[in-house]
Amino acid sequence: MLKKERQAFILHQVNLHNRVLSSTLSHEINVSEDTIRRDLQELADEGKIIKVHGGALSHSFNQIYYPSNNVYSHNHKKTIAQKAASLIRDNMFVLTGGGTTIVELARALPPALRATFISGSIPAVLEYMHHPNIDVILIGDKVSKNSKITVGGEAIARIRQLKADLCFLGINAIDMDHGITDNDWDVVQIKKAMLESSKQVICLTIAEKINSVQPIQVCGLDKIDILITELPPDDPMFEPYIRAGIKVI
Amino acid sequence: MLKKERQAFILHQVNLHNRVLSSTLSHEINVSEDTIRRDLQELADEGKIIKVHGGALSHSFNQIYYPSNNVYSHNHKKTIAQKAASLIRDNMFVLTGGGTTIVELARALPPALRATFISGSIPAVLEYMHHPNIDVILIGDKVSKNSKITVGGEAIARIRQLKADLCFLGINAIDMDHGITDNDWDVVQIKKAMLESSKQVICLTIAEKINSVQPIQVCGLDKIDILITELPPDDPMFEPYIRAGIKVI
DNA sequence: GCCGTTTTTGCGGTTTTTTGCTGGAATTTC
DNA sequence: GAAATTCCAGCAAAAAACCGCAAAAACGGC
Repeated sequence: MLKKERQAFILHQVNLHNRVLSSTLSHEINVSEDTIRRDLQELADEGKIIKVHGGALSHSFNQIYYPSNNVYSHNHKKTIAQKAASLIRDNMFVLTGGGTTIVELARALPPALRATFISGSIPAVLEYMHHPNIDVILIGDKVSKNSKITVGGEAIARIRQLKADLCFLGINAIDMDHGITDNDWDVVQIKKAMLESSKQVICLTIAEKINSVQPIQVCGLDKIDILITELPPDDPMFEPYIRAGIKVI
Repeated sequence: MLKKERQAFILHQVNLHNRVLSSTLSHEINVSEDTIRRDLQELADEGKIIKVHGGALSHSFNQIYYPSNNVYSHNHKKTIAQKAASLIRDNMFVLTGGGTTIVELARALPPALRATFISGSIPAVLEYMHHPNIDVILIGDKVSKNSKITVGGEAIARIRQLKADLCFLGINAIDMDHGITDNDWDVVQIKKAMLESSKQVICLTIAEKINSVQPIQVCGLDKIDILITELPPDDPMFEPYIRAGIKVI
């Protein structure tokens, strides 16, 4: 087994189970624990996982328990949410993914709005539920503890049956060459299904993530209709995206 | 269990219950009290909790006085949850409904337990998600804002496809003549489906609701295998139920 | 193919971390 | 004030991490 291959396997295991033990991995892959340790160290250096004594934890594991509420980017996300909310009209069917930006969007919805929101994200649904006039449809399947959304074939099959008016996706990375990319296989599958099942695709992200790349592709730029960040749309950063046919707000 | 993981669990417990006892934690996680004490000390050094003699307090608890809203029945539910949790074995498939008692059950699960929980209740799933070794399957459909569970034909169809080992239902009313009864049509449909899809049906309720009736019937007493309340099982109140073949714990 | 270089991997020995335990000090509780 | 807890310091065993080092594998140029 190649080193890269092995590390990819380890990363997948970490993302899947939120935690791995060096001893277990060494046994599973049939290499010495030292090698596993070195792999974990490298992955940790790249920021992919968090190494701890005895094994490693997924990054999101820490997010669950040690929520570091970065006030700075939180305000960014609020302005993004405001812009996004203004696109929604009464009686629309809206498909949304997960992530903190989407939760912020849920909080920013005007109370008078009447619409149907469809999502597999538990934190997002929790917010939609508090809204007086919104119908909420929850997409069921296995819950990914990492991303707190439901993932799997069942969920994808349900999404495929829909044709929503809008689809809001919080994205982790976007650049001119690779389009939207992400780092969790299962989540990518869900996002793919979502953007195929909607008339309009709206991507939300803080500007920091523009022009960055992650290992797995979600879709090319051609699938995106609107891109929303906290910056004004005339920022020179967006020029290539606008030329590629994306509307920036 | 990894050290970080254990500390995360402790922190979660502290934030959840506002206070923890070293002795309880040591028993729950199955490590020595010294280890717990060292963990608490480290978490306190990081400013995450406040360490006190015998255990630790959450930061918020220290500021606020006693916000003990209805501690009385809350404690009842905790003892019910303890009894219920003791029935679950490793690798079981467990179907659960919604309600505060079920949420309490979710919080009472021992951290070492490995099992698969299936539910349509959003608050319950939120709790299951925090558990390190539990797989969570979410039943999707339209979200009922009242009961915070998913209801509808889609959900029922999914539940029908299952055959779980245990089914835990928090119930609103039970009496000898009408069996289990409830007051929300949609929720009743879900509960009916759930108890049909499980090998064993366990009903959880505070004793107060025993011998009360609600407008819509969920099922007769014959469908119930086990009944759990906060009272000891030899309370005379249970005699007719035991005679009807229900095991009371 | 061949040979030198670099990378990767496993191993032995040492160091560090973690954890439980013991005995005595400190603290709470009645 | 006495009994029961809880805390603490230090120790010991086990596990994990670290540090070279050398064998093995992969690579690259010829």
